[in-house]
Amino acid sequence: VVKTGDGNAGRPRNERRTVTATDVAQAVGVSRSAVSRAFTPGALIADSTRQSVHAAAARLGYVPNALARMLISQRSRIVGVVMGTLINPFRSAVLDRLTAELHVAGYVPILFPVTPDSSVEDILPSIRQYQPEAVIMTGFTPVADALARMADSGVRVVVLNRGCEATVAADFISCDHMGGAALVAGRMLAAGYARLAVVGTGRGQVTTRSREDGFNAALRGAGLQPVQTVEAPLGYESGHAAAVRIMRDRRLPDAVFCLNDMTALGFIDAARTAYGLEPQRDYGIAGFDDIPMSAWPPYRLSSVTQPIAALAREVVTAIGRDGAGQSATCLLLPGSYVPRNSLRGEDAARRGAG
Amino acid sequence: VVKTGDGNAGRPRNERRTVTATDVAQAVGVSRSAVSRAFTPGALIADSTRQSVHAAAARLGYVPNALARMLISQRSRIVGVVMGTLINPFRSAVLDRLTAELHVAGYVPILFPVTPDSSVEDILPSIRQYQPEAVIMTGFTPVADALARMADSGVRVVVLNRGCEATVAADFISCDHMGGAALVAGRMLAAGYARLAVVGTGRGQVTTRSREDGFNAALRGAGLQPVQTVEAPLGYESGHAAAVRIMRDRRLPDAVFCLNDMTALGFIDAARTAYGLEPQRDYGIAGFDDIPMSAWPPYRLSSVTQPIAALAREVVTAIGRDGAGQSATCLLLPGSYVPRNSLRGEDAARRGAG
DNA sequence: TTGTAAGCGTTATCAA
DNA sequence: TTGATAACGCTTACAA
Repeated sequence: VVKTGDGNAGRPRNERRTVTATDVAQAVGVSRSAVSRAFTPGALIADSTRQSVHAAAARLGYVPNALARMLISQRSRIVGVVMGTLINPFRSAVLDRLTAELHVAGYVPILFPVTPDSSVEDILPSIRQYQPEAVIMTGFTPVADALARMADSGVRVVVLNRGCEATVAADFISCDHMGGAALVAGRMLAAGYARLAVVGTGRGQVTTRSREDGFNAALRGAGLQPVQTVEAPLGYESGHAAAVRIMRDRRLPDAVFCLNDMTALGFIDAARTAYGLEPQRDYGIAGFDDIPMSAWPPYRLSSVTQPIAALAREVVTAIGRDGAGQSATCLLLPGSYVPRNSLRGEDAARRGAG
Repeated sequence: VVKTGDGNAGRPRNERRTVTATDVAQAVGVSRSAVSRAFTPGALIADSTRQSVHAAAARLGYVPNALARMLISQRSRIVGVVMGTLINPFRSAVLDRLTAELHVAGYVPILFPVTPDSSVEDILPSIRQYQPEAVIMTGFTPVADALARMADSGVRVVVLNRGCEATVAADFISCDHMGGAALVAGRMLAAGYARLAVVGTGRGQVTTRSREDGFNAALRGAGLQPVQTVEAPLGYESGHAAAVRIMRDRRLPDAVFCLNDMTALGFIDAARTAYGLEPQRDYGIAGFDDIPMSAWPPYRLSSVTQPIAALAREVVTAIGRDGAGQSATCLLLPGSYVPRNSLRGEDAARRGAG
């Protein structure tokens, strides 16, 4: 029996009627199921049928309605990407890889921005409405409680670069921030620096804390501890301000570990502009993230590269893996230290262009 | 009659059954319609009913299924965002504003990355499957033909910062690149530069071409033309290479207009590193986009700010406006010249931090 | 290999 | 103000 509706209910009158599978079926003279099968990879259908259906579809401008498909098949292929602001180039790089990776895996990312004033609590329920197969959280600090509720509702939750909460049934995938920071500490110590400072400390993000912890732990291993610690949110402006604050102090450090590159860049600029201090020559400095700008000549900042591509790949793998979301999973991918010219003794060849 | 299905068809057995409106209705002792109304703002429903429905929904963990809602109501609130890579900080800034703005307007952005190897042609049909109310194209050069087909299928198309194709029924919203570039030319001329070069020319993007055209036109108005033109894709590396190429030439320019900031930054670094040339002191330079890095002390690059927030706002306004998508619409928002310290005579006060 | 028919979870319509 | 009922456009047993 052919549906009676005109397929145009509630639609602005100037829009053309939606072309449905039924239309194509009629045009070709087959059943609606045949049309469906023609668009289902690997379905049992005669080649000739598929071809004529495709031809008619192209002619009529038919495209399967993904919404209806999701509804009936109970598979949305939708992945909610909940993320903080993109001001930090590292964040954009992650989003870039992530969307690319999701796409090749056949997922559709839908974006939910987390701004300072829109709490995650508020957006999670609205995300659930879209029946995502998974939700990726990154670039902001998720509230454990919200995570748990999300996971409880049967949605797979993957947390990228936000530590590991063993109590929540989610996949936590992260760069090994502690290890990376330990690498930095090791290099600083090896280079003979002894009066070390840390910039960017604070209650902030888990990642940040891990870096600080890793750095301090490595120092402790050598019987040391930071001579100075500047509490501040991460970012260029913060680094700038931190430099000023540090220089005012009497107990000057001989090397500083900025908890991310943007902060380090701000630090370098302030130290140079206001005090004529050059990295490497006058003090050691290192960052974390290895953003493109760190390689630029005015900075040549040594840093820790996060394996962005691998992280992104692991995230979509985690989404695809079944049986997941049942218990907490943690995956730590190592970062690698990139020596440039911001620590004593380093002498990275200048590449032609940044 | 209550539906007979268990609401769990085809679902992995370990996932809990989906909670539907019917469940809530039963729990409260009202009809499914009542539940629907309880979640429809402005619907005709008794306050007491709404409250008990909400209470039951919260208890059972019910969230309306947006997919089903879209299907029946013929309004998806989905906006396809088709965009190129985010390597350029300007792009991320745009995406940031755009998603935020879409969100407050009640739209849901779904992201379609355009990579060099995935042509737009291929992704547009797959976008249509999701029944978007509109598609925003930005950060890549859309094929006019693909645009037209999209618009033809009844989807509103908004093109951000990609010129204006009067033949396509789409909304073109863009910064006034010609005007902005003319501003740059004017400043350079006023500063007494006469031997001007342009870097970043090429068949590339419409935006880029507009900038070049605007610059050249302004020069022509003064009876001049560029003494040199470097054809190159935009980007840091390109700017770097361009500097080297320009310096090799005998007819050296006294000022160069890089078609975007990233390119200018690369140029500055190369000129300084390889030739000891300082912007402003030894040559004039300006860019376009005003990315955050341009304000950093090593660069202090004069540039043209694009009104990102306004552009984003106009885009979602265009989406919401009805009757649109019927004919081509063009909107040009002016950019503004930001003098810093890269042209002779400029003396921007150094802000404390970047 | 194809067609029939039963849903998926919601909202729109109409009558009560 | 509420409830029954018919779509929305599709996939998928099951039967042919």
